[in-house]
Amino acid sequence: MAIDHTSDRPVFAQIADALRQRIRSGAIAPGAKLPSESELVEEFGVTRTTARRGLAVLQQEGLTEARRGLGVFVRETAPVIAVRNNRFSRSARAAGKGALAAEAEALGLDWQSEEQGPVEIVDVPDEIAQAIGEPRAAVKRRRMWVGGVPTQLADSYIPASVDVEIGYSAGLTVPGGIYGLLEANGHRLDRFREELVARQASPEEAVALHLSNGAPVVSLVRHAIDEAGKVVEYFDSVAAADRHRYVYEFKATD
Amino acid sequence: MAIDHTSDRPVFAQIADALRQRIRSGAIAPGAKLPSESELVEEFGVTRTTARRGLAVLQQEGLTEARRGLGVFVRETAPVIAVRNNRFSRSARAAGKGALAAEAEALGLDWQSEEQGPVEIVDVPDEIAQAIGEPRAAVKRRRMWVGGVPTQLADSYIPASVDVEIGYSAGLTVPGGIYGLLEANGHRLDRFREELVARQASPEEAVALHLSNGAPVVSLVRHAIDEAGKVVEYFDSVAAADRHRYVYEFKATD
DNA sequence: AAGTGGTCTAGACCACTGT
DNA sequence: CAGTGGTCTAGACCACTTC
Repeated sequence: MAIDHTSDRPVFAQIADALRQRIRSGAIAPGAKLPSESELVEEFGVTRTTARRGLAVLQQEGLTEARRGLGVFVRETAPVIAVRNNRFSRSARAAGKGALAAEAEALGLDWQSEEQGPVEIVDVPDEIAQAIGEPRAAVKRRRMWVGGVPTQLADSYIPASVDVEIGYSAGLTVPGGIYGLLEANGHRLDRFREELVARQASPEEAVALHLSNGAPVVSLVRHAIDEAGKVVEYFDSVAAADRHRYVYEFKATD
Repeated sequence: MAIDHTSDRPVFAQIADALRQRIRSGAIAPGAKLPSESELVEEFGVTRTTARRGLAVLQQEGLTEARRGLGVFVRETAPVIAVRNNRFSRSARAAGKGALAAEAEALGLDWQSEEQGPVEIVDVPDEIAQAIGEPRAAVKRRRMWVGGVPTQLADSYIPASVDVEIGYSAGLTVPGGIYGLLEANGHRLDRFREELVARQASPEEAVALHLSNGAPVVSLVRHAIDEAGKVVEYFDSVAAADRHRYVYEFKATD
């Protein structure tokens, strides 16, 4: 696995290729340590700077993780939470468990919702105002943890006119969560609309979710719509991509 | 916007912060050129290496794009194709247009499917074999282009037993595409299951989709299931994340 | 030819981890 | 303390783009 100096491919890329191949083949297993920088310097006959650039490529690809004072290690694959489109059924609500909680428990992991302060009534951005048809909403911001790791940021907006009816910001709760509370107050849910976009984490999101800069996240926006056609909840989550998969089942239609 | 050398924050990160702020505020608009490396050297009082590292951060975040001999530019946001879960309705098929084609035309973009060779009958990986309940399948591999840009890789697997019935690998076609062909041969479709995972592009995918290394992609796996409960198509696509959004609408259920 | 970004070397100093 | 990764400087050579 020597460097081909006649090749057009940059040296650092060849080093990354060689190491990537060792990882993919299992020669360096998940959790195992890669050669140290000085070992790479010897092996490939380059300066430490160039060896580091090779390592940086793998880190950027999310394959490895550097630990100061210890070395560079192959990333362990994280447990992946399934998010399913049948998670909002009334029977699931009646069982009392949130969808995320149930999924986490099925994987043998503990679960936690960290509220980022009290429910506030705020002026919402245009995009949300358009969706809910009014300019103000009660918003609850949370950070979800599963297995001791932050997995997603979740903001829930309830239109102000609905909030006064159901007492959300006043702190009223029922076992079925926000959707239970809505249905208990005459807003029977008719349908949901979810829109998913994957993108790279902003620096702020990366910090909040303990991700490396530019790691992929999934942004999910949900509209919960009642039988009167009103959007009674606008839900916005940003989830670490490598900890979530999204499953949708739907019927063939005419 | 000078560098704070007393801060813990590395100099290159401070440079990235300053430039990111200019981009977010619109001071440097999409498509506009950032200061050249030598200008950054002057402005921030660092070496070119450090200035480059600052630029590298933004590039990794997907905010900018370097063009050799020209400069570094703020990325223009790409047109985003909506992928909808009602795209497989029979009425849409009757209209003769594929879902992607219709979406592209709505955006005023041209569309193209580039086949990566003939339909082949192959032994499939375990995961697919398990899904379709047999070890062999006819596979068609495509690369889709929209607006002159590759947008996704799409592999379609038809179980071998179904293939012989409907003549897929033999080249038979009907206006409604593969789903039309299936339904014309007694495999009336009952439901679909789609699973989405976002992750970073592999180097091979990055090349095929003209993405920078480690850019996010969305991997979508679809099972098309007929009324007998048989998976009659296993579809696997890898799409450039910044060119797609996925929209699912579904009813509240009991 | 001048200006741009891309790669690489050589060496310094620092911060963190484990012994 | 030795070994690890993290940051930064200084300067060289190269490839590409425009004039």
